[in-house]
Amino acid sequence: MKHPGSRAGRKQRLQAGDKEAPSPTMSSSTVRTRFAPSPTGYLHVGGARTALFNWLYARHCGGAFVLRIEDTDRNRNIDDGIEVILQGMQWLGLEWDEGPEIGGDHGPYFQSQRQSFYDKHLEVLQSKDLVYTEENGAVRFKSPGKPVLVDDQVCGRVEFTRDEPDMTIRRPDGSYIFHFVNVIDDLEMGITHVIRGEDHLSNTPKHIELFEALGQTPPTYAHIPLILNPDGSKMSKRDLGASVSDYAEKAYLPDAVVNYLALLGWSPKDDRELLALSEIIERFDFPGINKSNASFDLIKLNWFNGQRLMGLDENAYWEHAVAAVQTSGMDVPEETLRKILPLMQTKVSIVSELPQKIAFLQGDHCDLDSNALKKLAKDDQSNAKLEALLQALEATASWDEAAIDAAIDSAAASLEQKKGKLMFPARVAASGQAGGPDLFIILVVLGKERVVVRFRELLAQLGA
RNA sequence: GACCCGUUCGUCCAGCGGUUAGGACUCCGCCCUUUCACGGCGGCAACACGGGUUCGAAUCCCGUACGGGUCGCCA
Repeated sequence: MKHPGSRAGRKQRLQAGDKEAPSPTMSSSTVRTRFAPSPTGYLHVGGARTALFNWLYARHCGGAFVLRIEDTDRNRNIDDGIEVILQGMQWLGLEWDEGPEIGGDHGPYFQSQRQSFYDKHLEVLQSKDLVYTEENGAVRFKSPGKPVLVDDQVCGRVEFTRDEPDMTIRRPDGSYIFHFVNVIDDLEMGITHVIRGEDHLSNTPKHIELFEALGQTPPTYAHIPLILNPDGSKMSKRDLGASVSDYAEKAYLPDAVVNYLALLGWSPKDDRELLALSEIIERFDFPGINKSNASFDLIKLNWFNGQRLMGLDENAYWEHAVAAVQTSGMDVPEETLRKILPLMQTKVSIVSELPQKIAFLQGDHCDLDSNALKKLAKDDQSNAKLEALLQALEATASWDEAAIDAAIDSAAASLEQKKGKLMFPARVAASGQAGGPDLFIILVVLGKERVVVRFRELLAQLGA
């Protein structure tokens, strides 16, 4: 598969100073960060969070965020793998200033197309006698073997002794190894700040050795904590919520996901959590990043989503909600949705919960929730209430909110009960559920006939 | 195994030598409310352990334990 975009238009989004950016001596102070995923066919939340932090830092500094695809033909590359990554990034709103589809002055942005850069720098190392070739043709880098200090923006100063075997940088078939291409690309692309997962901290000495062997100053490093499963295990592909595309499919709001992800390992240091993107950008910086791994909590993400949902204006919410109902294939008239959906804005945290919650609007009958039934059973007056309600409702000539209200009032009066005490049984009878939209609207929307049928069915079920 | 990083309520995040250890999610209770929610108020719940240093440690140092990571001709 040919990679699209790398030859695409050179959209220059950056201001002065950028043109010289390849100079690794960093004469320019423009911050340049990058996210460098492999096209594995899905965007992991951990990767998304890494991308987010890079993006945030670039935006915070007014620098550039580069997207580079590490597709050095591996078995891990799959068809459409790149598309999924790009879509995930776009969905989250992490727009890149240079990279696939938009190009830039430091391309190509696919490692598979950068062989000449690697060859060039290998020659430099060869000329300095810093590499050697084994019998089979593999090339190794001669480690100086001296201790290397990593001055990490998150982990602090970490010293490594260097007694590992010399790393291989090129295979016998001429292809290059990760550590080498990663360093060369960062160098050639003028990356000033490498923000990546903590799993790379131990690799960093190798990278620093390479930069120094090439006579270059290494970038600034910041190794961020990892995201783990709730049980503390490493989050992998199949784990719940591991893939960004899941969130898009379940109709989460990107803002909510971004807000949640930003707070996983980073803190603005006050007690606020619901933050606008602009606020996050403004406050994001290395001192706010903590060092310990975090575990992913879907429940809390849902809360963030619920908060964002409530913050949506009428129209935005409606479009979002109705789309979720439509994709579910429900058969409910729009007129009904117009009445019901707005009432659900504060009652769901994700719009994809909607279809299940309003399923009772479909058909003549409804499923009875077992918890609702249990609550009903606790009240020995449930039957009497339902019967009184049924009688009053049946006797109603017109069918609107006022009439229904009056009917419930009269039923309450006949039993000498407060109206509120009758509303729960009525709700269960009509919708089968303990919670939901406003009772009066439910009854209006359902229509008298279905309501009567459902009341009778519940009464029968209760063995009245 | 060697090396590296980490360890505050179940979870996320504050705290950076003196606090009744704070906020958020979850859960529970109360209030508001004709119902359901929203909202408000309150509650349960934590400094891994052992030594130091100090008048005084969640905060600094050293161990131990536990968790994670890296040691590839994967990225």
